[in-house]
Amino acid sequence: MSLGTLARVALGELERAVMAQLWSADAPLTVRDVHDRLERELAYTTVMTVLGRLAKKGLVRQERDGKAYRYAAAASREQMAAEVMIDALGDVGEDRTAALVAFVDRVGPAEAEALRRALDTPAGTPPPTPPRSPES
Amino acid sequence: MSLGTLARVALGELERAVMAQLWSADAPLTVRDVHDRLERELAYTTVMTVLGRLAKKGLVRQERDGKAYRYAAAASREQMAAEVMIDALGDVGEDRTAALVAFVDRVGPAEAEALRRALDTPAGTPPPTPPRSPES
DNA sequence: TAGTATCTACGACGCAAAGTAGTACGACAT
DNA sequence: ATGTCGTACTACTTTGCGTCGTAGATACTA
Repeated sequence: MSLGTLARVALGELERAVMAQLWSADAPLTVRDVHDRLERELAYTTVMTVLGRLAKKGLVRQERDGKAYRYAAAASREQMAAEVMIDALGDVGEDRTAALVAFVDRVGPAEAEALRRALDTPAGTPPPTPPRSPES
Repeated sequence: MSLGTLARVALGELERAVMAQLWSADAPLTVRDVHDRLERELAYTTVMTVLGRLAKKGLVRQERDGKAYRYAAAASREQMAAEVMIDALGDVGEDRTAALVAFVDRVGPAEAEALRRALDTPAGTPPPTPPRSPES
């Protein structure tokens, strides 16, 4: 079913640009914030529409702040990527092994190492990367 | 960039159903074959159109067989899944590690085992799964 | 108080992809 | 000649996304 999910998750150009802004920000942004940070010359309402659509898709959380809204990505970029990967894997019927072999085959050495480490790390261990505030 | 690629690769409902037929067949199929195997009541030409579009996208190979064409998936389901996974991983900027950790965290125990084995298997080793004809 | 600046809520338009199918036309067998 | 079968082309419809405009509520300000 994952490709179907993928289709639903597949974002357009602008939608991805907006997500990128939300991800690179360290706090929820207003429509204006996003609008100002985007390079392109867009109408304010365009950004608003996109943010609204992303919220409807559940990719973005909308929280009231006075008269305006603030928007934040619902999941980290890494989490979303992982989800897409899981979905793709789920698409393969029984033989996930073959898919994983093909995957590992194509992954670079650095990623292979990261994978090894991840596999040897008991689940729930906080990543030793930059200090993150507790994820959702 | 992968989400963009995904968007391009993201298939529609019918397109996926057709791919599923091609994958589950052990030999290239004609339009009529695919048409007959699909549950839904579709016009013959509908299936032909879809197959043509898939061929144009490079997901399906078209080979002449007398006056008709035979169609086969360009890549195995597993290869396509792996590609999608790689793409998703590529979308994450620097910190692929975090994505991989999240991925491994969500993957089941059987898949984790398969991953471990895949990582310990020198690249290029033929999968010990069902005997496959040499892939493209 | 009148005016201006902000926001959100909706509706709209154009374009491209995907679902669906009809028509035209060549090759073949009856 | 007349169906049958297959391809090539064209076309209509729905849906998603990029892009805005307008309307209406609020709030700040001269």
